[in-house]
Amino acid sequence: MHRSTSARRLDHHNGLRIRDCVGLPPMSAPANSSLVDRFAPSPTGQLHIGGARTALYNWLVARGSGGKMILRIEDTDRARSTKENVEQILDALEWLDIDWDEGPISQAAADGRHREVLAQLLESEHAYEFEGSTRLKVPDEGSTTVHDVIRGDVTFQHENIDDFTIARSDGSPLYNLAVAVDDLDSGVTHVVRGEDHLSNTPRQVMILNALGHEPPVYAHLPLLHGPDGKKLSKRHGAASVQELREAGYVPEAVRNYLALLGWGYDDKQTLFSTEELKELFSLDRVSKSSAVFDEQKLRWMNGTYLRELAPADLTERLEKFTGRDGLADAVELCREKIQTLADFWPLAGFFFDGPADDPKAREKFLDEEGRSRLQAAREALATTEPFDTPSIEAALREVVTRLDAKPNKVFQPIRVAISGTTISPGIFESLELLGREESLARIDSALSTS
RNA sequence: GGCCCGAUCGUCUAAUGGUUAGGACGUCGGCUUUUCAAGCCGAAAACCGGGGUUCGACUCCCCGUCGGGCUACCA
Repeated sequence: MHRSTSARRLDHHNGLRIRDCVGLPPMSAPANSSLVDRFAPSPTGQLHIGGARTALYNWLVARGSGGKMILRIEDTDRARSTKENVEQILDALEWLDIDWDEGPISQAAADGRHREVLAQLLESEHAYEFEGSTRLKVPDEGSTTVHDVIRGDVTFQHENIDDFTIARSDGSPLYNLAVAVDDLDSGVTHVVRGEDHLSNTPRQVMILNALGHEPPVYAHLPLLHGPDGKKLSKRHGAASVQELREAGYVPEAVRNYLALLGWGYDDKQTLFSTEELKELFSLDRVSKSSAVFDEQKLRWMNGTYLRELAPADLTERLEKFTGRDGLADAVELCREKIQTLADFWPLAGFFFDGPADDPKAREKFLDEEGRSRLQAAREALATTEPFDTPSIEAALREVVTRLDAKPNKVFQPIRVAISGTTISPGIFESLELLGREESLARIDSALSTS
């Protein structure tokens, strides 16, 4: 029902010159149109950053190989699987511009099929009933090996695995059974998921074997941690895709950053367009060890993407983010200064909402001395013609020379008068954008109230 | 506790037996400069420890240490 459409809208804005440093021909993944992978989140709320990375890796593997990706919602736990929670996942994927070829499939909807397989397992005596529940028989001896493209072969001795429960006493199928059956029925060839699932994998392999099928290829991704080394969670700041969006990050930067959290290409490239990622990403280069989510680096990366956006595109995103319009001119003045969309308004809000209220700034720069310079600047600005950046700069620099002052002794009082704070875009450009009338009004106001 | 995975600068990573152990973020210093950024230049910063194997180990093996995951009739 909810079929994702072509997800490339944002890519043609991506004019990053990030290919410059690539010297070697890409080792693109071999075309493998028969590859099928899947992203199978359980709907527990907002999409976690770790989940987003898993989705991204699956997507890159599928898109880079000509294969397909299935989106399956693991909703057999009805209590958690609310419609809202499912929407959260879809919403996050859409924002990230990650699409899929099949689904979203409801795991719960396959309940009948799961029960059918359950009966089959009972019939073939691979499973048996125990206190009402159903368990899979695990041999006392021997072992099951999971073939993992990231970790190599991982072998589990059967003596360490008890006969495990595959269905509740009410007959409802449990996770390991449902997953194994769904992957099998969907023709999944590659299971790419978090390392926290590794211990479950031999169980799923045993179910598949009991059904007479070969298991898919596995790839267990290293987990994501917070700066304190603990599993990433809310208390580390932004932990979900939605929070990243609200913090002002753009999807192409998030994709680039997430791709690098647990994967590296070579010793020189850090910035990858999504097209490059599709082409270059490969599971065998995924790191084995857990990675720490570092928002500082994301901020830097986001800033580089923001500066590469076409002005009109940046403006559009900022207008959507702030809910305001008519931002184009202010965006032009701020584009070099912001790292996230959220950085914009604190820097440019004064153009639209009047000066901010920063008593300390006024105290420091609008003292008696500051006001006398401001008065001199005011007089120069009153007759500057035309009232544009070059003329304003010439006029104010003349004031600086005449007063024999340091430039910022003249400029800072003006800045505080018009913006209310000590930080703003270029002062000449800001005055021009504000216009003579508004500029003089704010300066007069500062002169009279200080 | 048991089973399993992992270990290179603070962080993300490169290196697949022979490198002055490379890059990026961050940090520090400088340049630029009207504030803040951005940009440019430069610096400091790592192979967890111990045994092997080898002419030679970050790379291979073993042990230890540390970190992490799993250990439900959750997913």
